[in-house]
Amino acid sequence: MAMSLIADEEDYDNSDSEQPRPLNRPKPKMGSSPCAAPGSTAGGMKLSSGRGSSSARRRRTRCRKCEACTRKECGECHFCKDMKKFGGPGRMKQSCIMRQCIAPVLPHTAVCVVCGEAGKEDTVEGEDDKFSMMLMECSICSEIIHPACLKDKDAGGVVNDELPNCWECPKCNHAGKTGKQKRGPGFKYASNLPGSLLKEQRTIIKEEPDMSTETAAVSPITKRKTEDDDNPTCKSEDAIKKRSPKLEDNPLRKKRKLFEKDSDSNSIIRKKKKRTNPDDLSTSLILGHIKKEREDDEEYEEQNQPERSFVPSEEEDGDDERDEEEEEKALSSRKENGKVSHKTLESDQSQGGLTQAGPSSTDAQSKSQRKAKRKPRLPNKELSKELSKQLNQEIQKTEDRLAHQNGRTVKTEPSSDGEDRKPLNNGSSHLRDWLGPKWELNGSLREQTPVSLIRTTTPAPVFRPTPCRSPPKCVQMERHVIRPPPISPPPDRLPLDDGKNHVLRREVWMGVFSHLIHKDLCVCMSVCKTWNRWCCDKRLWTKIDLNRCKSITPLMLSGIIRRQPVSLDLSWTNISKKQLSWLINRLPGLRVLLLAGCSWAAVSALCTSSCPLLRNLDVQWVEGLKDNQIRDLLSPPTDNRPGQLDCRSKLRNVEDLCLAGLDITDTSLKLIIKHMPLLSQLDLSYCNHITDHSVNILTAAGTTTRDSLTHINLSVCNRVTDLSLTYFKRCGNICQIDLRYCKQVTKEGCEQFIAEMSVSVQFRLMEEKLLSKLS
DNA sequence: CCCAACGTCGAG
DNA sequence: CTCGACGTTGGG
Repeated sequence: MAMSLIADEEDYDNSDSEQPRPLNRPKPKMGSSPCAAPGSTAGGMKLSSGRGSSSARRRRTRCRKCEACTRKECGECHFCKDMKKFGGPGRMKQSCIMRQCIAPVLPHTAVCVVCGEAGKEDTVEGEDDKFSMMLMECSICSEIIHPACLKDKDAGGVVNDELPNCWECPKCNHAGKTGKQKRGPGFKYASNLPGSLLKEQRTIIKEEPDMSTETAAVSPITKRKTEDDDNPTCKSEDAIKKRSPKLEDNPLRKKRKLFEKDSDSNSIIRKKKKRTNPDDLSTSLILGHIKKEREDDEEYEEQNQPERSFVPSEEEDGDDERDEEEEEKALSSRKENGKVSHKTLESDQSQGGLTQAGPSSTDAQSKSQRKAKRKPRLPNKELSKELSKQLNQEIQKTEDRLAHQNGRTVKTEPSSDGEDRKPLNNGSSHLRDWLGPKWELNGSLREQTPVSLIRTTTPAPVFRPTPCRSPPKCVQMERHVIRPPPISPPPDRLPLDDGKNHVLRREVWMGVFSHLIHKDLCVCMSVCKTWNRWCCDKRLWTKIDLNRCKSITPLMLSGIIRRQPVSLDLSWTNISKKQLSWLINRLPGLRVLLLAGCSWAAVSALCTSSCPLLRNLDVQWVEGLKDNQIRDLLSPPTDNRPGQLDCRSKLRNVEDLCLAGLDITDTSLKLIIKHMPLLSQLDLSYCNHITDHSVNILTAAGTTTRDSLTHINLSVCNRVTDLSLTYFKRCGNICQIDLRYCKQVTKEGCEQFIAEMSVSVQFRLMEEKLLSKLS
């Protein structure tokens, strides 16, 4: 044991267990606990003889390189608001949620428990050599060691891709300790985040109790739950090894089995995980399911065939397509029904939440999926599972990539115990459903043009498809950092089976991918690891359309975050405020946000979230959105704390605003004029309270809108008359005035407008009462 | 030394 | 169970 380690032990002992901790606080909270401080496990170690071989855990620290680390503090999140620099009390001492490190690293002071030296991967060439010389921290015993310093080099370790320099060391692994006991160290991610979104896992645990026994397969939170449950009964050794139940939710998202051989300089070989106990069995079975992230890109068939032998069930490949169809049928019928039973919806979200919690849950996914296959089908659930599975594979692969970027140079065991049992395109069709072209709800109207609307006499009630109100109460947000999408992910060329690379370079492929619609991209993502990486490039996902997707699951949310779209359409969905808030806070580059037909409760998330780049906001037909709500939306931050001096509206950069179908009055328009100086396109169609006076206000001298407005839609505003046209003459940049179906606007009025404007600008009637400037 | 913030506890 | 609080670690 290294001296530093011993010193650590003493330190911890002193602080944690042997001496009363000096406390200012009324309650000696931490002093009473051996697990109080990070790293205090060494204290625990001394307390427990069973932990003799374990090391003090080193607190991890930011990598300082990832996208999150390089961000600035948002100044608006919970933790930022706590910071002294933002005028808060500074008690919480947490990192900005936008800056939660993606890949926290071992501190520079970390050294090998055997040789006492730091990581030396920089001193050697070659991936395997690098691996053997880098420090690896065991997620079970916390020992930090150079793999090269291991005595028994034949023993296998399981690399945890979730964190750099993290594995289950051969000792622990060999002893049959499973990752379920520990989460990876340093995985605090967002643990203090308020408003987590993922409550559903509990539901799923209850619904599918067997999942809680699939230790390696459950999501972090599921696992946490599992472990918590296990805690009282687990053996003392394990209990001691665990620093605390809360620490234990390691999403063992993926395991890579490693084996080192003295005789082989490329010492890591691929080997199946042995099944020594039921746990292992299930683990490996499940691992088999998720093992799509292979080091080598492989043919579609190759991925599927080996795993078939593992399919214990009556499931056959031939069924999959049929199943898929069934699901789609079910899906469409569900859509037609326009509602989903609450229970089903919840289970949908449970599933989503479960999987969203982390790639490891893919295992659970697969399992539950398998299980579900044997049961009468629950289409919605199935759908969600498929979605989850698919997405998690993507996520997993993304994480792989990140792991590699972090210098992990470990070979992957290719799906040791067989691979995913389902054909790869199974499930992608569902992704298609939500990531692809919008779900159409019985051909319902999304059109904003009055042409489709005009046929109804009472547009609003008729047009508003009934989005699922009251989203499941248990919607809980993920507590994990959702990793950003890869940018130009390696490799540069597609590796082929023969060890060579495909002749085409990544950018060529990207050019091809860029022509695919999202559903096809999803299919591509299931082809091989490399394609998966490439296809997750956010350049391919600038626009994500979930219009009319009835149930927004946490899984979808994480999928969105990973793709960092510039444009997001959540119209007519049942997204909740919490979900939307969570999303917005994680999409700093969002420019287009469509929330038509959502509830005001959800849209109100915009009041507290920051989206400084937002250019295009669509809140048409949002129920309950009236003047007061517009005020809330546009009001600048109310606090005057340091760092919050910006008194401008959060929506100050909006250029295109759609307020169709809202009961807003001139009060709202005044606010808009005041707070949206860049507004150029304004849609007020179907706003029955809009009058000539409103137009007068919009075009009055001294208003910004007078000059900024280029497009105005007042169609089906029955209180607007020809008088408005005279007001529009003041607008220097107006290009289009839509007065279609305004009963009080006359053709003559329009013609007069054209005539009078012709001195400076040529307008023409594109349609009756639709005035457009000739370019 | 200071600041940032990890990882944990425990009140509610 | 959630989330505020905070001792202590890690970087500079």
